[in-house]
Amino acid sequence: MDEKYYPEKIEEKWQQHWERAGAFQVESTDPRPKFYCLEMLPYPSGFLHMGHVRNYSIGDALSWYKRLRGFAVLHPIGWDSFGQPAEQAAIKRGINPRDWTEENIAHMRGQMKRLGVSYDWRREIAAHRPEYYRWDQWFFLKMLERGLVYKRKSAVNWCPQEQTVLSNEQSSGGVCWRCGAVVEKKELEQWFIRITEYAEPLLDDMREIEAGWPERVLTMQRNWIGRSVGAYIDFAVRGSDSKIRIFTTRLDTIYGATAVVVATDHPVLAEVPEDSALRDDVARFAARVRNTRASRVDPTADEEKEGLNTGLFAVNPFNGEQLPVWVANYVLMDYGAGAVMSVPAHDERDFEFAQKYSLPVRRVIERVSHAQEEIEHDAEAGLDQSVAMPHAFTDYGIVVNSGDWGGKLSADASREMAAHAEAKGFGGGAVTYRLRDWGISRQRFWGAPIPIIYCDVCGTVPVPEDQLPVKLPEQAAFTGTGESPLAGVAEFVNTTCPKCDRPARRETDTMDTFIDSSWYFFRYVDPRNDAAPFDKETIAHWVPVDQYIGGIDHAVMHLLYTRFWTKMMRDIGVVDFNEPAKRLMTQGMVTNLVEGTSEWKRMSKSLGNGVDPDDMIEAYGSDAVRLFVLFAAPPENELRWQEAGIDGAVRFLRRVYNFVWRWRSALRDAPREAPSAGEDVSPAARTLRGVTHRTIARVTEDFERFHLNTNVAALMELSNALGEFTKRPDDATAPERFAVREALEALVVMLAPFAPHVAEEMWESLGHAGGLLAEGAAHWPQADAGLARKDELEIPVQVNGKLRARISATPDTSEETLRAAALADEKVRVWTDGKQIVKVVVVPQRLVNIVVR
RNA sequence: GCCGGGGUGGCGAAAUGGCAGACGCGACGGACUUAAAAUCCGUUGACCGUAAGGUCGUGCGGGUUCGACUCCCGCCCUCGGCACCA
Repeated sequence: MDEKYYPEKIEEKWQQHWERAGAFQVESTDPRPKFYCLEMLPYPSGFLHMGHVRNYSIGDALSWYKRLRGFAVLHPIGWDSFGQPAEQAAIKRGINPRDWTEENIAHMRGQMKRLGVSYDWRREIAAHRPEYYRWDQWFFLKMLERGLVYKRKSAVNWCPQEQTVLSNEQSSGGVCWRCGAVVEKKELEQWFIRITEYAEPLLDDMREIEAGWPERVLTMQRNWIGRSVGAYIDFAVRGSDSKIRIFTTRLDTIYGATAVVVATDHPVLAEVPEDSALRDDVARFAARVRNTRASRVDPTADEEKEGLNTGLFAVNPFNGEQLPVWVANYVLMDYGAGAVMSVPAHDERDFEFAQKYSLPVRRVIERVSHAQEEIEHDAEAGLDQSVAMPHAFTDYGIVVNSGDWGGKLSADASREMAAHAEAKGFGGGAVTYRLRDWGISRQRFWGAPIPIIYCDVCGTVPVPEDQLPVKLPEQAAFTGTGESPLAGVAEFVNTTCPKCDRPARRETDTMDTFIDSSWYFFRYVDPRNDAAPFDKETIAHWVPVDQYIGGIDHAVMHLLYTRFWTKMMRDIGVVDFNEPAKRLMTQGMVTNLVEGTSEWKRMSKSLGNGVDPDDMIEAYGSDAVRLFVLFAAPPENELRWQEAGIDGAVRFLRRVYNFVWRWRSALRDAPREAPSAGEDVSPAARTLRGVTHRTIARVTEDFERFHLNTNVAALMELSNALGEFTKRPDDATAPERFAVREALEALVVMLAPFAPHVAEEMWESLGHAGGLLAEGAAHWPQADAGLARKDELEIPVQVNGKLRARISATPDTSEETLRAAALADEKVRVWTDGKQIVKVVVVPQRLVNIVVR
């Protein structure tokens, strides 16, 4: 230990020590209880940013804490190394994506090591290496066997900027998740994963993780899945054999239907007679709607409702009424059945549409409190059921003007009408989802090739398992056009059919990179397995992940996919559980002021408000940067970057360090045993021991609650208490030296999760060899409740809820004594004399409240 | 529009229904120094008061309670998600 705190020296020393000692390596044979701590794996962009630093600091703090408490902690890292930017580099600068990626990984690995994150580096994996993506391909084949993958031509989300397909999750809000370009629609042959088969389990199994996942993530997933309970009803088309199927969640309003409205690409439009002028009108209308959609500026805004009467009629099977069939822009082909019954009286959209085109409005639901009267009134008057309404009445209520169903409550009517429809064969209860199947084909080079061969004789043939991996070629022409660069690599494309041995072609699309990240943390557990993606027994030991930490931005992408993937793996028999992670913590963004504005935005190169972690580590040391990042805000909150705050962290570390330096020799011969009951212990030492044990209790409890910022605060308080212990080391008595040693050792160990390097250095100076983690030692201190208890308490005394005095008492002072002391207090009597005492509330060890009148 | 999170000093924040503002940043004053930096000590929610002390104060309005930042009801603002989803 040097006299002064030199972070760069200490940090290098201990990083080397950890590496040599294999301090963070664990095996599944470890007899200690296991803990799997996982941070989201980074994309190797080339540079760590502050968001990464925050993510890894949180995970590292937890990992250290668990290790010090005697857990075998699995804490791995890897690289989400397939994807767009590598290919962009290839297109723009002619660099090979593989070289670009490997260089970036090498640089970022160096940054992580300088940060001193406690990873088991032997388990490092990268998605772009054949040993990894081989198993992506293997899972693809397993899903194909079970009918969970299929190919179809469909309108896909197309990013015009990146010239590739996006999944629904990746084009949420109508813009590309990566570059923000407005997404277009394009017809393509695509491979899909049937994630919709898992809509129910994805919802149901939320029960298992409710306690450990943030409410808002589950809510976002619930919204995304968009479960909706209702009914299908088939309307016969007049003068034709075809039917229009509609989906509704308000079957109770079906007698109020005054039209059937279909989407612009609905098949029934083919029924419009070819010789009629309407046929052209419909086609023109549909084309116009498509064009408007493609060119609109704000893709999320609602368009004005527009429609056209097709001249067709559909028959309401409940009352035989013939309703005009309209086509309109507000009905979407890819939700429900692509057609709705229009009930203007009870649906806002239908109401707006009916107003515009003067369609009749027929009220069939009344508010429960008025319903009886209304029904009788209508019956007496024999009223026309078309009524003027200022707006749609969308509440549930009592069904009226609806034949035999009149007088029933909405819920009952809906249920009974669905049963009726089913009995009669024209419909029935149904559940629909907003969730769509997961389109995984990408017209890109830098991804896992889809293991499929097309043979003119045998058709679509899966690559046999023993021929995996289908490896990416070394080179390709990167043009940035819409077709996969693989299509231009003859030696990749041309192959032979595994079934008939005749010449055949390989699929040239690659997989969505979200497949790689759906199961990477299973691979960490068994990273070199070349017979299977992982060993089932080893997985059972480590997974589910105990704590997962990452950004909120993946709430409906990665986190939904990985939950699906786990269930899929369960169904193909490679794991035995339903959910990948017991607890999830979503960290807040790291923001910085955008120069010349007063706006706090996420750090980014394009805004010029980025802060380079390397610069910070160089200036202050990794320990101080990490400590500050954890102290400045609770982990879930936004963290506004204010560099001045790091000074506070440095000051704190230096104070502790200096204290250890001053005391280290005096502590060498301090007693190992706590002073016995009879020994004469000074008040200062007693006070210090009290603070020490209260701090241990607090920090331990706050770790369990993930309150890392208050933890740091508690350690600062302990350090302040040490500072108030003013006796010089040479003058301190044996019991005092014991108290100081106890406090310092506790402080140093509890500091390790936040500032591991300097903690190791101080631990060594306090006379311990081999490091904090030597031979799996569990050095986390134990709080002694007796010592933590204060000898003397200040009890606040309130009069009518207002603080008027404090009295001192021991923790075991009885209620009666407290009450008497409070009532006798001079300052209290100023407020109680001459008043009637109504009540005295005494909360032992807490407060006294006297109620007077 | 629907769903979810959040509004506490100059700033980041703390507080199992029990002393609001711990801890830190910044600011101000002082010590040390030729000086500055660093370090150390002190002050720092607002208002009134020389002081002792008092009054107000956790987005707004109500309620429950001996007691509410915390629980309940109704609003306002703000951030995020979804959005013509039938």
